[in-house]
Parts: sequence; C-alpha cells; structure tokens
Amino acid sequence: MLPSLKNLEYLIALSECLNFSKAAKSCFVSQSTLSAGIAKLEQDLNAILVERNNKSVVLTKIGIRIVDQAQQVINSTQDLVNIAKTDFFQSKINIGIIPTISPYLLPQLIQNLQTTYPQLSLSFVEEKSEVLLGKVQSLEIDFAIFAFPYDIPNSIEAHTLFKESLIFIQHKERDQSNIKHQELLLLEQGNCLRDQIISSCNIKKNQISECSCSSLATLIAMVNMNTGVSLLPKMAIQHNILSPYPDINIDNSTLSQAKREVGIIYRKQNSQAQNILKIAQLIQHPFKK
Amino acid sequence: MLPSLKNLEYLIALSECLNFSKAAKSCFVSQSTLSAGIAKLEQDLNAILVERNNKSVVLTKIGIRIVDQAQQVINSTQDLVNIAKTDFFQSKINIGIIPTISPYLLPQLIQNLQTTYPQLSLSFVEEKSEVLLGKVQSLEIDFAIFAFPYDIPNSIEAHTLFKESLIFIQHKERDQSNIKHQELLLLEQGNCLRDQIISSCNIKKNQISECSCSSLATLIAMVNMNTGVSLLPKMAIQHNILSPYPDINIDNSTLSQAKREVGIIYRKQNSQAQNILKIAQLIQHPFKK
DNA sequence: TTATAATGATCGTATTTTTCGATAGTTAAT
DNA sequence: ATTAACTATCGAAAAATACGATCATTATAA
Repeated sequence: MLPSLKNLEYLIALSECLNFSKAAKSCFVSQSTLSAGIAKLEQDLNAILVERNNKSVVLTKIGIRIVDQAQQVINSTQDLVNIAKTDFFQSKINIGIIPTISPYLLPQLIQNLQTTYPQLSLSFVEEKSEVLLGKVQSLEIDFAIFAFPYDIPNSIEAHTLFKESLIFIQHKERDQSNIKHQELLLLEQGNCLRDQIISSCNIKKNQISECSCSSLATLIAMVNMNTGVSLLPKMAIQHNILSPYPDINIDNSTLSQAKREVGIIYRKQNSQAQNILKIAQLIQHPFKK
Repeated sequence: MLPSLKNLEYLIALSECLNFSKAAKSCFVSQSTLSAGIAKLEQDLNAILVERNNKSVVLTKIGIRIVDQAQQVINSTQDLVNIAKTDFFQSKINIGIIPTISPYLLPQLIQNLQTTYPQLSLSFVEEKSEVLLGKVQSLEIDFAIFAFPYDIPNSIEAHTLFKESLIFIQHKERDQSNIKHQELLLLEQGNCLRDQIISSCNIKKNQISECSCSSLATLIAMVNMNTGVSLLPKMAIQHNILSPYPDINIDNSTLSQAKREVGIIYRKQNSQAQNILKIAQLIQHPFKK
C-alpha cells in the first residue's frame, strides 16, 4: 500500500531532528504519534528506515534515500496545492466572441484587461454563436461575448451589458422608408444577427432575399449594388464601415426601434462566475461615454 | 492541509472514466466513497475540480492541471515504494577491512562477490580496527573484516570465519626459540595485530621493543636488520611477503599455538544482518582448500 | 405525458485509522 | 544504585473513511 503523506512528513522531520520527541514537537503531534507513524511507514514500505536506541537515532542507507524521495513527494504535493490556489486573474482565460461584434469591442477590451489585470493571459475564439455555445458548455472557453436575443439552454447564464441599435441602410436611389416592401438582405443562416433582425422587425420570410451572405462586408457590397436593403449594428457604422460606400444612405429615424443586446454567456455552474462578471464589466460600448 | 493520496487516485480514476460509478469500480470502492473523496479533495484544495451533473462529468481548467500534478505525485510516491524494495544484493555496499588482512583476502573476495552477485556495487575502506568500528556504528560501512580478539561494544556483533596462525620470524643469525628472551617488534599502538600477539603469547610489556612501526613491510625490514624478532600472519607469509628476505627464518613449530581469528563485525540491529552473513561466507582463507 | 434508466449527492451506521496521555522498558552516565 | 534521556507500547477517545440505501435530477423511451 502507498504510504501516507503525513508519515512521510514525520520521517523528514525525524531526519532533521534525529530525535523522536523533537521531531514530534516540530510536527505538532505527540511523541507517541510520531513514533507510531514511523513504525507504520516502515511497515508500509516493508523496510527499516531508522535505527534507534535510547542513545541515538540513525537513518539506514535505505532510510536516507527514502527521506530524499519523500521530500520530492511532499514538494510535488505542495506544488499541487499551489496550482489549486492559482488566482483566476493570473491564469489563462479563453474568451469567445461573435464576428459581428469582435472588431468593435475586442481592441478596447484587450486594452482594458491588460491594464486592469496585467497577469492575465488571454486567448480569443471568433465563431458563430452556436459554435461558441458548444465551447462554453464543453469548458473550451470560459465565456463568450454574444448578441441577444439568442436561445440558450438552462445550464447557461446570459448577462446583458448594453443595447445596440440596428441601423437601416439602403442605396441612395431607393427612397422607401418601409422595410416591409423591400428586399431585405441578411447574413446567411446561423448568424445570430440574421435572427435578431428578423425578430426585431417582425418580418415575414418571403421578404427575405434568397441571396444571403456570410459577412457584413459582403452584405454592404450588395446593398451598394442596390440588390436590397439591410440593417447594420450601430457599432459597425460608428466604425465607419460605410465610408467606402458614399452611395449608401443610413436612416436613423425609420427603424430606430430595431435593437439587439450585447452581453456574455457562461455556465451557471462555473465556480468563477463572479470573476467572469468582473471581466465583463470591462466590455464597454465603444461610443458610449 | 495536504490532500490524501487516496483522493488523488480517485481524481485520476475519475478523469479517466468521467463517470463516478465506473471510477469507483476501478478503485474498488463504492460510488459514495469516491464521490465523498472527490468532495473532500475539492474542500482540501478549496477549488472546484469537476463539474458534474446527471448527464456528464467535466474537469474544470484547474481540475485538468490538478490531475496532471496528481499523477506526478502518485508516480513519485510509487518511486519511493520501489526504492524501499531495493534488494540488498543490487545496492552499493561499503565494506571496511584492516590493512593486515586486506592484501590477502580482498582480491579473492571481490572476485567471489562479482561472480555471485553481479549487480552488487562495492566500496572498500582500509583502516585500523578502531576507525572501522566507528564507521560501522555510524552506518558509514555495512560491515568490517576484522581480526580477533578485539573488544567490541554490546551493540556490535562479531562473527568469526576462520583461525589463522601467527608465525614466528627471526634473523637466521639468532637461534633462540623462546620468544620471551628476545626483543619483540610489534606494529605501533592501535594496530590490532599488536594486541593479538601480546595476548596470544602472554608477553610482558618490558619485552616489547620501543621501536614500533606502522606496517608489516617496515616490521619485516627491521627483523631483517636483526633489530628483533616478530610474528607474522600466516597469510602474509603464504603470500611470499618474506621472499625478498632470505636471511629471515620462519619457525612453524615453536609458537604454533599463537593464533588470531579472522571474521566480520556488524551492528546487531542491522536489518540486513542475514545478507551480510551471506556475503561473509564468500570470505575464504586463501590457502585453505 | 408518463415511465424508465442513469447518475451523482446525501444520510446513518459500522469500521478503521489516528491521536493522545500515561507508562513501560532500555541504556548511558552519575 | 539512581537518575536522566530516550523510544515503544497500551487503552481509550476522537476522527476519518467506507458502505449500502435512498434521494433528486435529468435524459430517454414508450
């Protein structure tokens, strides 16, 4: 059977004191306890480690080697304890973020994190909501920066940070302010922005153009060709995503009600939930001040 | 407090099975025991290592690192157990031997040991009896090859191997067979051979020459100068120690009663006493067949 | 929707281990 | 012979560990 760590500690103490009573005192146990501990250890290992009589305590040859190795075991165990103590804010944190938010929030977030928690090591994953949700559940990432509404299972907690308007855009040669009579261009299936626009604007399926695309850049290029109209997250517009396209008009008034929410998701069971929320506080709407 | 090795083993098993019941079975304990063990470990470390619900068991980030380290601790402990198992005949053995025996016994002993216990690693110390006795008591050497009679403390065991005659030598120009009327040359104080000759021959102190010396070679050279007479261990003569000195006569008859004993000493408490005696059996009188 | 199966947590009890104080037993020195 | 300095050992108390039974939750099947 494996020896107990406690008895290994007793042996190490004894090797330092070469006196049962003193070693016991240094371990804060009685002499009889230490004596029995050494005896038990010798029995567990089936070897004589210490030769003792009333005059002296001497380690045997094997005893010396065992003390050495015992010290290694104890050190290794102490390392283990220290690993457990690792502070969340000194560890490596994996964060997921959806592509329609990433370019506008991430630079500021990284800067804030490095300032506030300089020890923190960061890693980011940019994927669609569905993929990120899976990674949160499998603990591959600690949390994900999401846009809502989005359906999440019961085991996942959602925390909203701020609301963001979705801005109507169209080619300047169009002038219909009612989205319902236009061809609406959306990101392809699976992008949460698509579903958020649909739900936010109460749109029927036949109004949606077949020609879906996979990035905002492509979407805007299509609006520029006057293939249809669309809505963009306000953050994207504030980042001048439209400046290469002077022919696209934005309409703040008409659909100012359309909104999505930006926030984070994480496992309800995550023991670091409180710390994750502290980090989330550093995610700020880049143009709110 | 340090975690228990058993609970670390439980955690490792759980990390392999990702199922409490199966992990428990692989550890030969009940599910409730393993469950409590993991809970205790998490409490000891003050960290959540495993996230579990009825559907799945997942290690936390810290949990993964703890499992790694736990494996290290267990391995290190297993090494410790193996060290304890080390066979005496595969270890390094330190042997003491007195100079008046060493040249005649050691070559054969080394050869015998290497043949019988090829794994054994040997180390020899050649010192006076008194020094060797101290080294036996302090565990610096495992045993010492001695000549008797020699006073040893109670804690030391003496084991005689064979008797050896002490041979009377004198210059051929002398012809007195009675040692008591001659000047007797002896090794200097502290060499056991000196005391053995004194006790074996029942000699009074005033018969001993003042001019003591520190090696048999010097002693013989003095006999060759006819400074006095002496006695030599038979083994030395059989090794032709006198062949450079044709003027020295040996007298087998007169003092054939003078003898010493060759044997070993070791600590009574030495747990390897039986093995030491096995090794001692390989110490043979070189000319006894 | 209900029943079933799988799974981890929890409770009470029995067992084992650990600990302690007191004391016995040994040895060296006075 | 006595004392002092040790370690071993004993019995009782305390702590821990282990187990079986059962509960609670959830996914799957009917």
